[in-house]
Amino acid sequence: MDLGGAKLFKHMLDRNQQEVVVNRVRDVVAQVPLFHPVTASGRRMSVRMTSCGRLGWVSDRQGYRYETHHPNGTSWPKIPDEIQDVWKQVSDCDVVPDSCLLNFYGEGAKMGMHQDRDEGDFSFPVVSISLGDDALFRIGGTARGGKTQSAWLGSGDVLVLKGAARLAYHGIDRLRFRSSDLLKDHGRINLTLRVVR
DNA sequence: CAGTACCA
DNA sequence: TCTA
Repeated sequence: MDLGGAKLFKHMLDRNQQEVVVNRVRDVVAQVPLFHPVTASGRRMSVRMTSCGRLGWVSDRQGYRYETHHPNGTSWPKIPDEIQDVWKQVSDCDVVPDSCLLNFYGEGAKMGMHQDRDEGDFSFPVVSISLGDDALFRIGGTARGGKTQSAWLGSGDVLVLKGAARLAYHGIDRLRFRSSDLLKDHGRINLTLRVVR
């Protein structure tokens, strides 16, 4: 499925694969707890996040950037093999991802329209894995204010932002909370793999 | 502006 | 859905 240049692979992970990845995510979160990032303007984001890999994405009053450590000083755990396998399957490049951002969407959480532009080389794709509740994804062009397309992302779906879509504005408008029983307390996990350099 | 309140 |  093509979404303004973004490629959506529906049902790429089966239920068993999803459960394995969720268990790996639990291992990561046990080491580097989820936190509510704060934007540069001082607002708390509704999603909670943490990271694994060489670098993790961090936001606070200082701005957006990649860091080698969790805000609590712990270094990020390695990216689990089962997650890196998804990158290998869809990224179409031999480079290993530097970062896996782990976003958790609870009831009512959303993500405003934004570009992923904190990386040093936009020729590498961004690979996104959805787990748990369905989420309404929206993507536009490389400038704000243009036409957008929407699609529901379900558990096990994989989205690839590359080429013209690599710098496209995108976001999550809302969840269908409790639409999936993958996670005990519902909600959505989104994993995004990136080469940061 | 990885935000949200507010209005047409 | 758009504006600020």
